[in-house]
Amino acid sequence: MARKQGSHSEITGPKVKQAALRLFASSGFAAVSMRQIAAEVGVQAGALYSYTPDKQSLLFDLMKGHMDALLNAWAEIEKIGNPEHDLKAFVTFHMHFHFDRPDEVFVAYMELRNLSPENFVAIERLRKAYEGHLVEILHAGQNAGMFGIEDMAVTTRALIAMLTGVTTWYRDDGQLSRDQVVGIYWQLVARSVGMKGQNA
Amino acid sequence: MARKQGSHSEITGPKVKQAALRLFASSGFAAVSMRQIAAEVGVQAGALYSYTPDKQSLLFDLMKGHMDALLNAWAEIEKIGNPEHDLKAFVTFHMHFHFDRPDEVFVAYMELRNLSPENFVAIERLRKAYEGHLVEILHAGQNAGMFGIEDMAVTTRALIAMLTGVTTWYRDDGQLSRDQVVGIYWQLVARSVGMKGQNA
DNA sequence: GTCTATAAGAGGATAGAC
DNA sequence: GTCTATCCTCTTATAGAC
Repeated sequence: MARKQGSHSEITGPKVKQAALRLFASSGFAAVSMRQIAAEVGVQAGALYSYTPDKQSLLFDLMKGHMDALLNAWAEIEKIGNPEHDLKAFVTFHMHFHFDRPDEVFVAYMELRNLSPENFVAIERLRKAYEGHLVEILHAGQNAGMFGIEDMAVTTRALIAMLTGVTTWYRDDGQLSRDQVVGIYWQLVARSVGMKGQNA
Repeated sequence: MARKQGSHSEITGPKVKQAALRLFASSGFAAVSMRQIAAEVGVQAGALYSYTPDKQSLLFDLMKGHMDALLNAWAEIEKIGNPEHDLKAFVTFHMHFHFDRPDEVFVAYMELRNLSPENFVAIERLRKAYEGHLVEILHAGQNAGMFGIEDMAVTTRALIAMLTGVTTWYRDDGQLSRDQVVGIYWQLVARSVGMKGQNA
């Protein structure tokens, strides 16, 4: 028997976040109303404020959670100190993490300007920290004479943009498997940093 | 003497588009109100409707104009049929076009989901046409044995994402000139498609 | 914890005066 | 072509009942 009133805090909390994520990803933060989120969850709009102080916090928590998860997941990946290996590990990790979270990625990249100034600073700091991990690998490869990179910072941003861009077109029901796509991107990355033996 | 009323159609029309572009780029389509646009132009909100039937048309016209300009500008670029030359021409053209129009680019990439379904289809068609020009160059290079590309479609999207991503960080008052950045990206592209003599 | 009701305002778009 | 005034809807967020 469906009841229209009652306590469901354990399940409603996560449902609010999931609904907000889905709607923000598909329509954009500014275009989504609290009423839409509530309807998606199956409660009235007022009930949302038991789980978030306001709409902005909902966005920030999603983005902060995503960036924290990204940094923590990368910290768990095994690095062996060999730049070629670690670069491949980064590419593989980055792509699989993004394949698994298309909505989070979309929101994290598209809604930066809808963050309050303080929240923006916090997210930007995490984004730069992540970027720093790739910079380190490129530096190590350069110092070891394995890579031939003209500009570390520019190359880092170029590669991340390329890798992240996969989320705009990849679909699981398409012609290529995730692993096939990762293989193609890895070849592009390996060549672009000038790794030996990667030329045509 | 400043007058608060009168006819200014020749100048107000363009000013409305410019104001909408600037505001859409910085705050996002959904977050910008017609009243804000009007304030930026220096008229009352009602006056905007002499220049656009509605807010959606304002967005579509900006995006359509941008894509048309992109395709027309590329059509004007000289190609010599040599894939290496033409690929470099594409990279150089794409980056300079994007450097020159940061707001247009931002809106074109971020506001796709705020287009009405019909308008989305129209813009998507133009985007694919542009992508097609790069696909052609890659195919030509592959057939000539100059490039070693695993997947044309994937590589095309990866390269465009990489090149376009420059707009998210490049600033004219930064340490690198536009030409320097183009040089760095060109090396990345040349290597990634497997051009001979581009290895480290 | 969720409901209903409501406050207080901003949203897109239109009408008619000038 | 632009103004003022307005319609009507939707917005975020809160208050108090259950």
